[in-house]
Amino acid sequence: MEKQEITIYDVAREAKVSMATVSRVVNGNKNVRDDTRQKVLAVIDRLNYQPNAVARGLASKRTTMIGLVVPELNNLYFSELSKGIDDIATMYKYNIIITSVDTSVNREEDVISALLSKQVDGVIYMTNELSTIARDAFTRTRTPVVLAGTVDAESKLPTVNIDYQASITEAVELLANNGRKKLALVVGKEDADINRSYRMKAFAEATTKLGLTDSADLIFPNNFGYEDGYDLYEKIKANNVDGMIVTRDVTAAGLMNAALDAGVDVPADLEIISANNTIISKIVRPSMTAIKQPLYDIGAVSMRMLTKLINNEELDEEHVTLPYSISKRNSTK
Amino acid sequence: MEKQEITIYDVAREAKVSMATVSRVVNGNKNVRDDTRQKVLAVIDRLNYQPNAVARGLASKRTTMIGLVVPELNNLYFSELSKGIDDIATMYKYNIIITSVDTSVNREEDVISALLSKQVDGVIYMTNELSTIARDAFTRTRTPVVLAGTVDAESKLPTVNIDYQASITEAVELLANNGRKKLALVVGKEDADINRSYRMKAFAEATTKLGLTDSADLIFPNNFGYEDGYDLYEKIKANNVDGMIVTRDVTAAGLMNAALDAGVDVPADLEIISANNTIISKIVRPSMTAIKQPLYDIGAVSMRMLTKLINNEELDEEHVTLPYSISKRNSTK
DNA sequence: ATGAAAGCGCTAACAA
DNA sequence: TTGTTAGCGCTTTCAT
Repeated sequence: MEKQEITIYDVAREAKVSMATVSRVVNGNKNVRDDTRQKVLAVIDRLNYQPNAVARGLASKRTTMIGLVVPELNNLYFSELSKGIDDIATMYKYNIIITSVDTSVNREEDVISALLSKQVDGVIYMTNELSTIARDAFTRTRTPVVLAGTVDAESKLPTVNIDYQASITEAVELLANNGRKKLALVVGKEDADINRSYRMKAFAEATTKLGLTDSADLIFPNNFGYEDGYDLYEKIKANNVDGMIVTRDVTAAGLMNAALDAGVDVPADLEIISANNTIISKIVRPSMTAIKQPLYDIGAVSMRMLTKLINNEELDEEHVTLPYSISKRNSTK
Repeated sequence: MEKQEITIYDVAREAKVSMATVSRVVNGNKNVRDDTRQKVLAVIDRLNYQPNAVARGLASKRTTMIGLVVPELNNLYFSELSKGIDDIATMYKYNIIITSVDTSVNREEDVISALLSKQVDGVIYMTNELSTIARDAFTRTRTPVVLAGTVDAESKLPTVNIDYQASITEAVELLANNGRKKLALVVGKEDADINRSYRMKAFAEATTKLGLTDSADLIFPNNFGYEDGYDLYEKIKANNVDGMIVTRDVTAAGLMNAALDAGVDVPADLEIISANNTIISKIVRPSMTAIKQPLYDIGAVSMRMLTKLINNEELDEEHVTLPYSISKRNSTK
């Protein structure tokens, strides 16, 4: 099963130089006479030589690979984040090993240690509030880690986020200003919803502060997909809710469609705000008001931070908070 | 920057055995006495030893990593495929290096050679009709390659697909049976739309065969996102189209919303079929009739095939064609 | 069943 | 500027 035919040794022989010189040429080292460089380059080209990144990784202790941990693959929220990471990673010539922790097949612990054993140069973790397992693993390793869209009060890891609490507070205020009296917060599963507890806390506080005391407890957890949202509407209706904030866009779409199917007028009788502004918010009718997170930027900034950490450069800020906004569309007045 | 503290050598010393024995234990080799195994395992546990996958890869020529090439990251179509791949890969303990070729930043050639230089054990390619560059690279390498959702008439690479031509033909017939007279096909960019030319061919043939000769040329290319679809509606209207097939779901949603905003009755005046049945087809109102591809299965089967190729096992079929269906919803009669 | 030793293909001192 | 020579941490014959 030899995959590697041509090695640095072959090139050296053919070009009548040492391996070291070939290595220098390949790595762009300046200390090579120009005609030597040309000669080596010609041989490399002729033999179609490709350096073996594994051998290189072993010798140099740098793999030019970074690990990316996401909760789900088929979710536009993480896709958008990933795209930001990918673009910057490409710019810096890093490859991305992506691992999801959404299947019961893989335990988070195994996933992380597999990543670390592969000697990735860094890890970007964007799987919700940091689990104990992950926190322990990241504390133990010397591999740099950045948390993207993931708050963790207990660890010192660098983070890139928006102000989740403020965004929920603002959404609550928006609904209250529109005269809504009975609000609800619909969130996802504990292990698959970014910063769920921060949002829940903000919701309870903001509603209480605004005197909507019977809203403070109206938090519906464990809603995942479109169907979950659709089915949940029964309960929303039973509670006479007239305004809600839904963390996941597909769930929000399910709730809205259920309401529409039940003959409810959105936004006249029920206002909805999604906490994730993916394309879905724009596509649905009525289009949905949503908290617009700079997902791409969160990814890009995280990756940029990681490159600095990898190169032992100083970080301007350990914890970056990016601005969010609320895109007002037609599911609110 | 030492990342690896504990090596196999440390374990060997502490357990008073040779490296070879530790290696055997780690790799589950049978030729180890049971008490030796226990002893080694205890030390491994105590020292928290993690084998260095890079060193292992260099020595064994297997990296337990596979490469995945996709055109875009933030597209539910590929997300769903990726999920199928990921689940099977996890099962077989492979990690996935994912690379997109959607940015102008990265040339396909570089992306592929970066992947191969990383000594991945195999590659799954799902970027549309195989480019010349990719075909050449894959012909040259010994690394196994599987094409997922990608037809290529010229190469001998294993593939997993649905019958794209038949699916379009069936969609055309559905619209024709509903009495539609002027059909259109809306496709994406050449390099970002799976098997575009097969679909175009099938569309032209099917419409001609059904006597809808002025539909045969009504193919609108280069439509990418939601806005593209929305803006394209002008032309659709100008051509008096009364039924259309749109390869990308977001584009279909854009077209439909534009039609609705223009006061058109969907499906009474205009019927729409999406060629990608992602969650978006279900969410939009009216919900959209869509060609339902077994995306998850295409991914899973591809990955399973790849594991066989990696292990030099016989393939049952070189070219797998999975069944599709048309999910009838409310954008057709 | 266990150990010794030779690589895997490359980088990085250190010499020259 | 170039070459020599140790490794990097592991797997894998080949002995024993």
